[in-house]
Amino acid sequence: MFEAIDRYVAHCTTLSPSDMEYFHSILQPFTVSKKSWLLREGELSTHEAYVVKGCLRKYCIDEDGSEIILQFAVEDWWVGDIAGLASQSPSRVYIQALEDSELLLIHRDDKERLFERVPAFERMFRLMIQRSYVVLQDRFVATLAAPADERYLHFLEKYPDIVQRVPQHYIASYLGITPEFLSRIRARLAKKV
Amino acid sequence: MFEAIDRYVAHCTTLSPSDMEYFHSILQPFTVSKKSWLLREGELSTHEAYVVKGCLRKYCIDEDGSEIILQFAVEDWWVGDIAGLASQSPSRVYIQALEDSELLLIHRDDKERLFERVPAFERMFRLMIQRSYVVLQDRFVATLAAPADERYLHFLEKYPDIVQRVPQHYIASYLGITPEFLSRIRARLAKKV
DNA sequence: CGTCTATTTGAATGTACTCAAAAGCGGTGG
DNA sequence: CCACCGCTTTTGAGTACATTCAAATAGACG
Repeated sequence: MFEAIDRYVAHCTTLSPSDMEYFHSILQPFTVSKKSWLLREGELSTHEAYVVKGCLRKYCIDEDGSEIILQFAVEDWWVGDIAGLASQSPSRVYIQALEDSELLLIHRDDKERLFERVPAFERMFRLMIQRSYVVLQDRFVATLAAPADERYLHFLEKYPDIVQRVPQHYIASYLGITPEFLSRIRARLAKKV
Repeated sequence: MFEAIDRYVAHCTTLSPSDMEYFHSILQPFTVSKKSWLLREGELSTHEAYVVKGCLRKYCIDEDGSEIILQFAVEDWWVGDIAGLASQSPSRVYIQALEDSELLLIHRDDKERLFERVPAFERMFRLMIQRSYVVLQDRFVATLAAPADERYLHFLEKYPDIVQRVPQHYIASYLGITPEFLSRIRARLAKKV
């Protein structure tokens, strides 16, 4: 159950056995079945989730009703509504399982206590969000600077595993284009090869 | 010199006088004059900067040579190349003063030592980057979902001060559009009123 | 006052979108 | 096991938002 997350933690820090035990004690194993939601817009978010197995998507819905995928989360990723958790305000995002998934949840309050007891975890979560920030910034720049076909090719390179697991229209949404247009891009690329 | 940053810190935590003194001791006052760079692409970034007075922009240059503004930084903001600092790799961004500016620099290594001595600072910087992440995510969603004129109006609301201080084509770049198009948007809006 | 940069305006173009419909694919039940 | 249903992907035609290139105008600074 904890092998994967222990490896994740080990990348940042080395824990004493008792801290390790304490950490495990606040993690709540949780399963979500395909197509069901971990969080919906308007709900109060209380947990962050580490993905042990499976695949989820975090997305929001804009004014004219179309979905924008903010993140795919597969094994060894964290997913959560950072904005909502921080401000304790209703979520503006949905988190939905795209496959039957096994998670480890950590409650906001338990996390705070964990930070006090083991400051190394504050560091770990700082590094985690720092990485998320860098990924998001790269994606943002690419969305402004690169045409959709390049962004698609880049996605294929960076997340070949996700391409296999996720319906194509979700990838279109992640790239910021319509499913129709992604289909055309693929047709063009196929012709070139 | 330190009044503003002390207020910033006080929002997160309360420091003992000796910790406060230590914190001040690692801050390096620094001035940049208008149009000069604090950091350029390819350089190794070693410091983060707190803006005491002035205005800067962080931007990168994409493949076809056009600038993308990632952030404006005015009084009470932090600015730095988070990606480069974390990975100790050459910067892919530029940080340039748009006005003569007064900064307080903190060196990467001093920051690490500060975190060890006063864990509350690790928390402060975690919260800082968390806020940056939320801002960036909102901006990302808006760029995908909202047309340029709405994004401009939203920018006017959110950063009325910056609009006054910064040339218009930089705002266009921040919004992800060309200066010509922003000019047309403004012409349209002026007509409506 | 002249020069340099920023902004505006015009015309042509392109990337990506919308709406509509057809084709493909996968799961489920008879 | 195959037929059907729903969902995903593809294809087509027309359109819109935003870009590019070019030139004119306006502003700022020495």
